Amino acid sequence: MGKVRENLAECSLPAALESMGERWAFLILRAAFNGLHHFEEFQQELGIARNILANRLARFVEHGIMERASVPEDRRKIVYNLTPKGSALLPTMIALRQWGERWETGEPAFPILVDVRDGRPIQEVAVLSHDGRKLSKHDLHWALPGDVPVDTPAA
Amino acid sequence: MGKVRENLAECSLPAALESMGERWAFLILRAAFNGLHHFEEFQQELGIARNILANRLARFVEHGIMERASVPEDRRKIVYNLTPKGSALLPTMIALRQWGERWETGEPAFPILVDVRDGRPIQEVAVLSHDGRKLSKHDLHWALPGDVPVDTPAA
DNA sequence: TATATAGGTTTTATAATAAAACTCGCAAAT
DNA sequence: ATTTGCGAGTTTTATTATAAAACCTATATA
Repeated sequence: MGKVRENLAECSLPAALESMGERWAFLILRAAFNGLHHFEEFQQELGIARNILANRLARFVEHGIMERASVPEDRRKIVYNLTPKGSALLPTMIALRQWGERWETGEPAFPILVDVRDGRPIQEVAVLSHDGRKLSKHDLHWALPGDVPVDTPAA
Repeated sequence: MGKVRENLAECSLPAALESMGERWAFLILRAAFNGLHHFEEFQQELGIARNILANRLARFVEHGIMERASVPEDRRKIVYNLTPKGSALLPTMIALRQWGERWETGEPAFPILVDVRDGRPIQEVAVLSHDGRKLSKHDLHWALPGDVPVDTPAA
Protein backbone atom coordinates (compact mmCIF):
# COMPACT_ATOMS: atom_id res chain seq x y z
CA MET A 1 0.00 0.00 0.00
CA GLY A 2 2.84 2.35 0.88
CA LYS A 3 4.53 0.71 -2.07
CA VAL A 4 1.73 1.87 -4.32
CA ARG A 5 1.92 5.47 -3.15
CA GLU A 6 5.67 5.30 -3.58
CA ASN A 7 5.48 4.16 -7.20
CA LEU A 8 2.73 6.58 -8.05
CA ALA A 9 5.14 9.37 -8.74
CA GLU A 10 6.46 7.28 -11.61
CA CYS A 11 3.24 7.08 -13.57
CA SER A 12 3.63 8.33 -17.09
CA LEU A 13 1.56 11.44 -16.78
CA PRO A 14 4.65 13.61 -16.18
CA ALA A 15 6.29 12.11 -19.25
CA ALA A 16 3.19 12.83 -21.30
CA LEU A 17 3.10 16.38 -20.03
CA GLU A 18 6.65 16.99 -21.16
CA SER A 19 5.34 17.53 -24.66
CA MET A 20 1.65 18.21 -24.10
CA GLY A 21 1.75 20.28 -20.94
CA GLU A 22 2.90 23.46 -22.60
CA ARG A 23 0.63 26.28 -23.57
CA TRP A 24 -0.75 25.98 -27.12
CA ALA A 25 0.14 22.31 -27.41
CA PHE A 26 -3.45 21.05 -27.47
CA LEU A 27 -4.65 23.83 -29.74
CA ILE A 28 -1.93 23.17 -32.30
CA LEU A 29 -2.76 19.50 -32.10
CA ARG A 30 -6.44 20.18 -32.65
CA ALA A 31 -5.61 22.25 -35.70
CA ALA A 32 -3.51 19.39 -37.02
CA PHE A 33 -6.36 16.93 -36.49
CA ASN A 34 -8.55 19.36 -38.42
CA GLY A 35 -6.33 19.11 -41.43
CA LEU A 36 -3.95 22.04 -41.11
CA HIS A 37 -0.43 21.36 -42.32
CA HIS A 38 1.50 24.59 -42.80
CA PHE A 39 3.19 27.04 -40.51
CA GLU A 40 1.19 29.97 -41.83
CA GLU A 41 -2.06 28.05 -41.48
CA PHE A 42 -1.42 27.33 -37.83
CA GLN A 43 -0.29 30.86 -37.22
CA GLN A 44 -3.32 32.49 -38.80
CA GLU A 45 -5.84 30.05 -37.37
CA LEU A 46 -4.55 30.29 -33.82
CA GLY A 47 -3.08 33.78 -33.70
CA ILE A 48 -0.08 32.36 -31.86
CA ALA A 49 3.22 34.25 -31.84
CA ARG A 50 5.47 33.03 -34.63
CA ASN A 51 8.45 32.23 -32.44
CA ILE A 52 6.33 30.21 -30.05
CA LEU A 53 4.72 28.33 -32.91
CA ALA A 54 8.14 27.56 -34.36
CA ASN A 55 9.25 26.34 -30.95
CA ARG A 56 6.19 24.12 -30.44
CA LEU A 57 6.36 22.57 -33.88
CA ALA A 58 10.05 21.83 -33.41
CA ARG A 59 9.26 20.26 -30.07
CA PHE A 60 6.51 18.12 -31.56
CA VAL A 61 8.94 16.93 -34.20
CA GLU A 62 11.60 16.19 -31.57
CA HIS A 63 9.09 14.17 -29.59
CA GLY A 64 7.89 12.28 -32.65
CA ILE A 65 4.38 13.71 -32.47
CA MET A 66 4.62 15.40 -35.86
CA GLU A 67 6.90 14.96 -38.80
CA ARG A 68 8.27 17.74 -40.91
CA ALA A 69 8.70 17.38 -44.67
CA SER A 70 9.32 19.79 -47.50
CA VAL A 71 6.98 19.85 -50.48
CA PRO A 72 8.73 18.99 -53.78
CA GLU A 73 6.32 21.03 -55.96
CA ASP A 74 7.02 24.23 -54.08
CA ARG A 75 10.25 24.14 -52.21
CA ARG A 76 9.33 27.04 -49.99
CA LYS A 77 6.63 24.97 -48.37
CA ILE A 78 6.91 22.64 -45.40
CA VAL A 79 4.23 20.21 -44.26
CA TYR A 80 3.72 19.12 -40.71
CA ASN A 81 1.91 15.82 -40.32
CA LEU A 82 0.78 13.88 -37.31
CA THR A 83 2.68 10.67 -36.75
CA PRO A 84 0.95 7.58 -35.30
CA LYS A 85 2.17 8.74 -31.91
CA GLY A 86 0.56 12.12 -32.49
CA SER A 87 -2.65 10.61 -33.81
CA ALA A 88 -2.82 8.49 -30.69
CA LEU A 89 -3.59 11.64 -28.75
CA LEU A 90 -7.06 11.74 -30.28
CA PRO A 91 -8.87 10.17 -27.31
CA THR A 92 -7.19 12.56 -24.91
CA MET A 93 -8.10 15.55 -27.01
CA ILE A 94 -11.69 14.53 -27.55
CA ALA A 95 -12.09 13.69 -23.87
CA LEU A 96 -10.92 17.18 -22.94
CA ARG A 97 -13.13 18.76 -25.58
CA GLN A 98 -16.17 16.84 -24.39
CA TRP A 99 -15.46 17.85 -20.83
CA GLY A 100 -15.37 21.46 -21.96
CA GLU A 101 -18.68 21.03 -23.75
CA ARG A 102 -20.36 19.47 -20.78
CA TRP A 103 -18.95 21.66 -18.01
CA GLU A 104 -17.69 24.90 -19.51
CA THR A 105 -19.62 25.91 -22.57
CA GLY A 106 -22.87 23.92 -22.31
CA GLU A 107 -23.95 20.86 -24.18
CA PRO A 108 -24.85 20.92 -27.82
CA ALA A 109 -22.10 22.88 -29.54
CA PHE A 110 -22.02 22.61 -33.28
CA PRO A 111 -20.40 21.31 -35.34
CA ILE A 112 -20.30 18.01 -33.51
CA LEU A 113 -18.19 14.96 -34.22
CA VAL A 114 -19.93 12.10 -35.94
CA ASP A 115 -18.96 8.69 -37.21
CA VAL A 116 -18.29 9.11 -40.94
CA ARG A 117 -19.87 5.72 -41.68
CA ASP A 118 -23.36 6.38 -40.37
CA GLY A 119 -23.28 10.05 -39.48
CA ARG A 120 -24.20 9.37 -35.89
CA PRO A 121 -22.62 11.22 -32.95
CA ILE A 122 -19.72 9.53 -31.20
CA GLN A 123 -19.96 8.31 -27.63
CA GLU A 124 -18.61 10.18 -24.66
CA VAL A 125 -15.06 9.12 -24.02
CA ALA A 126 -15.07 7.09 -20.80
CA VAL A 127 -13.01 4.79 -18.64
CA LEU A 128 -14.28 1.25 -19.15
CA SER A 129 -13.75 -2.04 -17.36
CA HIS A 130 -12.53 -5.04 -19.32
CA ASP A 131 -16.16 -6.02 -19.95
CA GLY A 132 -17.32 -2.56 -20.91
CA ARG A 133 -18.83 -1.11 -17.74
CA LYS A 134 -18.35 2.62 -17.26
CA LEU A 135 -16.03 3.27 -14.31
CA SER A 136 -15.79 6.26 -12.00
CA LYS A 137 -12.88 7.11 -9.73
CA HIS A 138 -14.41 5.03 -6.93
CA ASP A 139 -14.30 1.94 -9.12
CA LEU A 140 -10.57 2.19 -9.63
CA HIS A 141 -7.73 0.74 -7.66
CA TRP A 142 -3.97 0.59 -8.06
CA ALA A 143 -2.46 -2.85 -8.36
CA LEU A 144 1.11 -4.13 -8.25
CA PRO A 145 2.31 -6.99 -10.49
CA GLY A 146 1.28 -9.88 -8.25
CA ASP A 147 -2.27 -8.66 -7.73
CA VAL A 148 -3.29 -8.54 -11.35
CA PRO A 149 -5.22 -11.57 -12.64
CA VAL A 150 -3.79 -12.69 -15.96
CA ASP A 151 -6.23 -13.05 -18.81
CA THR A 152 -6.00 -16.83 -19.10
CA PRO A 153 -7.66 -18.30 -22.19
CA ALA A 154 -9.79 -21.40 -21.52
CA ALA A 155 -7.60 -23.68 -23.61
CA MET B 1 -18.16 23.02 -45.40
CA GLY B 2 -16.67 26.48 -45.03
CA LYS B 3 -19.28 26.84 -42.34
CA VAL B 4 -17.77 23.93 -40.47
CA ARG B 5 -14.26 25.34 -40.58
CA GLU B 6 -15.65 28.66 -39.47
CA ASN B 7 -17.34 27.22 -36.39
CA LEU B 8 -14.39 25.06 -35.50
CA ALA B 9 -12.70 27.83 -33.62
CA GLU B 10 -15.60 27.75 -31.22
CA CYS B 11 -15.18 24.17 -30.07
CA SER B 12 -14.85 23.93 -26.34
CA LEU B 13 -11.23 22.90 -26.20
CA PRO B 14 -10.08 26.47 -25.57
CA ALA B 15 -12.61 26.77 -22.75
CA ALA B 16 -11.37 23.54 -21.25
CA LEU B 17 -7.79 24.72 -21.49
CA GLU B 18 -8.56 27.86 -19.56
CA SER B 19 -8.35 25.85 -16.37
CA MET B 20 -6.43 22.76 -17.46
CA GLY B 21 -3.91 24.26 -19.84
CA GLU B 22 -1.64 25.70 -17.19
CA ARG B 23 1.47 24.07 -15.95
CA TRP B 24 0.94 21.73 -12.98
CA ALA B 25 -2.82 21.53 -13.52
CA PHE B 26 -2.86 17.86 -14.54
CA LEU B 27 -0.37 16.85 -11.88
CA ILE B 28 -2.35 18.49 -9.10
CA LEU B 29 -5.45 16.84 -10.47
CA ARG B 30 -3.76 13.45 -10.48
CA ALA B 31 -2.72 13.93 -6.88
CA ALA B 32 -6.31 14.78 -6.01
CA PHE B 33 -7.56 11.64 -7.74
CA ASN B 34 -5.04 9.71 -5.71
CA GLY B 35 -6.56 10.89 -2.48
CA LEU B 36 -4.55 13.94 -1.53
CA HIS B 37 -6.54 16.70 0.11
CA HIS B 38 -4.27 19.20 1.83
CA PHE B 39 -2.08 22.03 0.69
CA GLU B 40 1.00 20.59 2.35
CA GLU B 41 0.35 17.17 0.86
CA PHE B 42 0.22 18.55 -2.65
CA GLN B 43 3.25 20.69 -2.01
CA GLN B 44 5.40 17.88 -0.69
CA GLU B 45 4.23 15.28 -3.19
CA LEU B 46 4.77 17.50 -6.23
CA GLY B 47 7.57 19.80 -5.09
CA ILE B 48 5.68 22.70 -6.62
CA ALA B 49 6.38 26.27 -5.48
CA ARG B 50 3.95 27.28 -2.75
CA ASN B 51 2.72 30.44 -4.43
CA ILE B 52 2.02 28.59 -7.67
CA LEU B 53 0.19 25.84 -5.80
CA ALA B 54 -1.91 28.41 -3.99
CA ASN B 55 -2.68 30.05 -7.30
CA ARG B 56 -3.66 26.78 -8.99
CA LEU B 57 -5.86 25.61 -6.14
CA ALA B 58 -7.63 28.96 -6.05
CA ARG B 59 -8.15 28.74 -9.78
CA PHE B 60 -9.56 25.22 -9.51
CA VAL B 61 -11.97 26.46 -6.87
CA GLU B 62 -12.98 29.45 -9.01
CA HIS B 63 -13.65 27.14 -11.92
CA GLY B 64 -15.63 24.70 -9.80
CA ILE B 65 -13.16 21.87 -10.28
CA MET B 66 -12.35 21.61 -6.58
CA GLU B 67 -14.07 22.82 -3.49
CA ARG B 68 -12.37 24.22 -0.45
CA ALA B 69 -13.63 23.51 3.04
CA SER B 70 -12.18 23.94 6.48
CA VAL B 71 -11.99 20.98 8.84
CA PRO B 72 -14.03 21.48 12.05
CA GLU B 73 -11.81 19.22 14.18
CA ASP B 74 -8.69 21.20 13.39
CA ARG B 75 -9.42 24.68 12.26
CA ARG B 76 -5.98 25.17 10.78
CA LYS B 77 -6.72 22.57 8.17
CA ILE B 78 -8.35 23.02 4.81
CA VAL B 79 -9.50 20.20 2.56
CA TYR B 80 -9.60 20.41 -1.17
CA ASN B 81 -12.01 17.99 -2.79
CA LEU B 82 -12.82 17.26 -6.39
CA THR B 83 -16.30 18.34 -7.40
CA PRO B 84 -18.32 16.33 -9.94
CA LYS B 85 -16.95 18.67 -12.58
CA GLY B 86 -13.43 17.89 -11.43
CA SER B 87 -14.08 14.17 -11.24
CA ALA B 88 -15.36 14.32 -14.79
CA LEU B 89 -11.80 14.94 -15.91
CA LEU B 90 -10.91 11.34 -15.13
CA PRO B 91 -11.20 10.06 -18.72
CA THR B 92 -9.03 12.89 -20.00
CA MET B 93 -6.40 12.25 -17.38
CA ILE B 94 -6.31 8.52 -17.88
CA ALA B 95 -6.23 8.91 -21.64
CA LEU B 96 -3.18 11.15 -21.35
CA ARG B 97 -1.55 8.80 -18.87
CA GLN B 98 -2.13 5.80 -21.11
CA TRP B 99 -0.72 7.68 -24.05
CA GLY B 100 2.38 8.40 -21.99
CA GLU B 101 2.68 4.73 -21.06
CA ARG B 102 2.36 3.58 -24.61
CA TRP B 103 4.50 6.17 -26.38
CA GLU B 104 6.79 7.76 -23.84
CA THR B 105 7.75 5.41 -21.06
CA GLY B 106 6.96 1.94 -22.47
CA GLU B 107 4.08 -0.34 -21.74
CA PRO B 108 3.79 -2.16 -18.46
CA ALA B 109 4.33 0.48 -15.79
CA PHE B 110 3.30 -0.52 -12.31
CA PRO B 111 1.17 0.10 -10.42
CA ILE B 112 -1.56 -0.18 -13.00
CA LEU B 113 -5.18 0.80 -12.73
CA VAL B 114 -7.64 -2.02 -12.22
CA ASP B 115 -11.35 -2.35 -11.76
CA VAL B 116 -11.92 -2.61 -8.02
CA ARG B 117 -14.71 -5.15 -8.52
CA ASP B 118 -12.75 -7.87 -10.26
CA GLY B 119 -9.18 -6.60 -10.09
CA ARG B 120 -8.81 -6.67 -13.86
CA PRO B 121 -7.01 -3.95 -15.81
CA ILE B 122 -9.14 -1.23 -17.34
CA GLN B 123 -9.48 -0.81 -21.10
CA GLU B 124 -7.58 1.71 -23.13
CA VAL B 125 -9.56 4.92 -23.33
CA ALA B 126 -10.81 5.25 -26.91
CA VAL B 127 -13.16 7.15 -29.16
CA LEU B 128 -16.15 4.92 -29.87
CA SER B 129 -19.01 5.04 -32.34
CA HIS B 130 -22.56 4.85 -31.04
CA ASP B 131 -22.44 1.06 -31.44
CA GLY B 132 -19.05 0.65 -29.82
CA ARG B 133 -16.61 0.47 -32.73
CA LYS B 134 -13.21 2.00 -32.10
CA LEU B 135 -12.77 5.12 -34.25
CA SER B 136 -9.62 6.74 -35.57
CA LYS B 137 -9.31 10.27 -36.90
CA HIS B 138 -10.21 9.09 -40.40
CA ASP B 139 -13.52 7.79 -39.14
CA LEU B 140 -14.57 11.18 -37.85
CA HIS B 141 -16.43 13.97 -39.53
CA TRP B 142 -17.85 17.30 -38.45
CA ALA B 143 -21.58 17.73 -38.77
CA LEU B 144 -23.87 20.73 -38.52
CA PRO B 145 -27.34 20.53 -36.94
CA GLY B 146 -29.26 19.45 -40.04
CA ASP B 147 -26.90 16.60 -40.89
CA VAL B 148 -27.20 14.69 -37.64
CA PRO B 149 -29.65 11.80 -37.61
CA VAL B 150 -31.82 12.04 -34.53
CA ASP B 151 -32.03 8.94 -32.39
CA THR B 152 -35.71 8.20 -33.06
CA PRO B 153 -37.27 5.56 -30.83
CA ALA B 154 -39.47 3.03 -32.69
CA ALA B 155 -42.67 4.03 -30.87
C1' DT C 1 3.51 30.40 27.88
C1' DA C 2 6.39 28.64 24.33
C1' DT C 3 6.65 26.01 20.20
C1' DA C 4 5.10 23.83 16.17
C1' DT C 5 1.78 23.26 12.28
C1' DA C 6 -1.28 24.40 8.30
C1' DG C 7 -2.02 27.36 4.83
C1' DG C 8 -0.97 30.65 2.85
C1' DT C 9 1.48 35.82 1.12
C1' DT C 10 5.52 38.76 -0.18
C1' DT C 11 9.71 39.56 -2.27
C1' DT C 12 13.06 38.87 -5.57
C1' DA C 13 15.16 36.20 -9.42
C1' DT C 14 14.65 33.58 -13.54
C1' DA C 15 12.38 31.63 -17.43
C1' DA C 16 8.49 31.48 -20.74
C1' DT C 17 5.45 34.05 -23.83
C1' DA C 18 4.24 37.74 -26.88
C1' DA C 19 4.58 41.47 -30.65
C1' DA C 20 7.01 43.30 -34.04
C1' DA C 21 10.49 43.71 -37.23
C1' DC C 22 13.76 41.29 -39.86
C1' DT C 23 16.05 37.37 -42.78
C1' DC C 24 16.57 34.01 -46.35
C1' DG C 25 15.54 30.84 -50.05
C1' DC C 26 12.46 30.15 -53.48
C1' DA C 27 8.64 31.21 -56.98
C1' DA C 28 5.93 34.17 -59.95
C1' DA C 29 5.22 38.24 -62.54
C1' DT C 30 7.20 42.04 -65.56
C1' DA D 1 16.89 39.00 -65.52
C1' DT D 2 15.14 41.69 -62.32
C1' DT D 3 11.74 42.88 -59.21
C1' DT D 4 8.07 41.59 -56.27
C1' DG D 5 5.96 38.54 -53.13
C1' DC D 6 5.43 34.32 -50.35
C1' DG D 7 6.54 30.61 -46.83
C1' DA D 8 8.95 29.57 -42.99
C1' DG D 9 11.18 30.81 -39.93
C1' DT D 10 14.82 34.02 -36.50
C1' DT D 11 16.01 38.18 -33.66
C1' DT D 12 15.04 41.74 -30.62
C1' DT D 13 12.67 43.77 -27.00
C1' DA D 14 8.77 43.95 -23.68
C1' DT D 15 5.67 41.60 -20.73
C1' DT D 16 4.04 37.92 -18.00
C1' DA D 17 4.41 33.47 -15.61
C1' DT D 18 7.09 30.44 -12.67
C1' DA D 19 10.29 29.51 -9.00
C1' DA D 20 12.84 29.81 -4.35
C1' DA D 21 13.05 31.59 -0.20
C1' DA D 22 11.63 34.16 3.54
C1' DC D 23 7.89 35.78 5.99
C1' DC D 24 3.09 36.01 8.20
C1' DT D 25 -1.27 34.64 10.76
C1' DA D 26 -4.38 31.68 13.09
C1' DT D 27 -4.74 27.67 15.36
C1' DA D 28 -3.22 23.69 17.95
C1' DT D 29 -0.02 21.08 21.06
C1' DA D 30 3.61 20.45 24.83
